[in-house]
Amino acid sequence: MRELRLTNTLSRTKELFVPVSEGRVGMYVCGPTVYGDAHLGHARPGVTYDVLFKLLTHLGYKVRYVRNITDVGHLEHDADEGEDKIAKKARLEQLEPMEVVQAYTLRYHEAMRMLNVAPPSIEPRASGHIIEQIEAIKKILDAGMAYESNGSIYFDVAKYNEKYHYGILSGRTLEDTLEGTRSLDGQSDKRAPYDFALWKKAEPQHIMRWPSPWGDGFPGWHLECSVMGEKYLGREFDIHGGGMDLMFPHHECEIAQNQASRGTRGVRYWVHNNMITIDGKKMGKSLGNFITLFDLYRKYSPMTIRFFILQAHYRGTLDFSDDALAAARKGLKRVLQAAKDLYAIAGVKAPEYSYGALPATVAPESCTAESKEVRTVWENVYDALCDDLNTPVALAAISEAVRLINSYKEGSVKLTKADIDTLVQLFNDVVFGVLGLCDEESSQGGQSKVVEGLMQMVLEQRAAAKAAKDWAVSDHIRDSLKALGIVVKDTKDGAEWTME
RNA sequence: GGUGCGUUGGCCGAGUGGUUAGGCGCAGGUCUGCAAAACCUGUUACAGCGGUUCGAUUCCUCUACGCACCUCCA
Repeated sequence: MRELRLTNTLSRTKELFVPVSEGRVGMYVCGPTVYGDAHLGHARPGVTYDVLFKLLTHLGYKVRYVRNITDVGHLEHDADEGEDKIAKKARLEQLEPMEVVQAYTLRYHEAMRMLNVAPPSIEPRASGHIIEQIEAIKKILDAGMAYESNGSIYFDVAKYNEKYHYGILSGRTLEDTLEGTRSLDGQSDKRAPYDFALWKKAEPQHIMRWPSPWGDGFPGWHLECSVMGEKYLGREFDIHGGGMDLMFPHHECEIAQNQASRGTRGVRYWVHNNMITIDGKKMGKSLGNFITLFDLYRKYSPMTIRFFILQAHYRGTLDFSDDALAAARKGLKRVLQAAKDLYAIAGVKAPEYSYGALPATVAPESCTAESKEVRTVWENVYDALCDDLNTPVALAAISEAVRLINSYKEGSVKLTKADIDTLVQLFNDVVFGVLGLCDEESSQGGQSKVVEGLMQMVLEQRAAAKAAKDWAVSDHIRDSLKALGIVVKDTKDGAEWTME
């Protein structure tokens, strides 16, 4: 099996990936809080961890990928004082909170499906794990690292920090976390500002409530991920992913909860994707500068957005702009056209697009191509992907493959059957598999028979006009089709057409 | 104020102590009735000042600017 390196936020270095149990990977990723439509920012972790999931699978690991849905406990403004995001949306729309949850969960699934993000192996909901969360709180209380205050339970960070390091992930000390924090307003039930809620007492008007040993209430936001991670992946699992903005306090709290409740940090490799920015500023709910995926899909296809995300490394910020998206659209088109040509040259069928499909489970150990250039491309692609998921470098190598295919097509490069076979495999396994690109046009069930027949007829007429050197007619046909969004290209083997 | 990150050519965006990232755009060429596509060529950059080095965009100091987290945010 190929070696994979991942940047572990804990060490801030690239580490060789070694799973807890050989051949298997447990991966947990923080999913969305479903109180609104997913925006472009949500596409980043969606695509990033989809690629990681698919790469691990392709390398031969059996992967269990857990991505949660947060449907309770995520409060506004302040982790422990604001209104529950779901409850607020429900109040505003006069809906039962679970109606909000259901509606936006389905819409999230649709937004991800369009990006060809495969569904996770398990998608647990916070509200479905109240019992487990209560049990975890009991353990933390037993360990003496939490306290009850006015019907709520808080994590005792200072107590925890005596024995462990609170701030190990985000690289700060307990003192650091005090800097710049708001002063206690005296109303808080917390002993210290950095303490966080494990369980919150529900006020009488609060709809989302569950019974507990401490009275009716609801779980704190950070707890769900600790609990569901353990339930489905075990006391200690391999990879935990999420956005960099979740590093502190969310993931820091998770580590503390894990340590206090089960005696281990719980996670070996912490992986964090960076943010998408607009004009250099983070796209997010608070700034209100986000654009929802469904809105974006009206202008740019989901695959364009996927390609755009893949063109940057996941650890860096990625700036959104019309120019950048337009460039991604053209770059993607070039790759997909080459893919079509490649499959035609090889005389094999292009892989059928199917949502949730994973790449071949075992990556080829060595390259069987004969051409040095093809071998280099092949090596570069796998080296890049296994070097901390370097998709931009992998795409650069793919771009070289595209050049080879095009050059072969026009006869300026020679490739053997072994070379072609290697390229086909590379496109199957990596371009369409791991990177998860797909040809949206041809995946829409292809063109109808009627359109195919009509186009054939029209192009025959045009060919006849061309043969008679009647350029007026042939250009008129081409221009008319162009106006309809159909682009005709003359090649030495006759005319080709594509729908824009 | 604390912590951390960044500053690359017209745009997006990789990477490296000395050799082409890649995409998009632009210019020229080949091909073509024309166009499109494709191919070839060109467009050669690494914020500033010092330092280390035979040599730094790449390591170190400082400066400027920007960003993120420290409230919820993927």
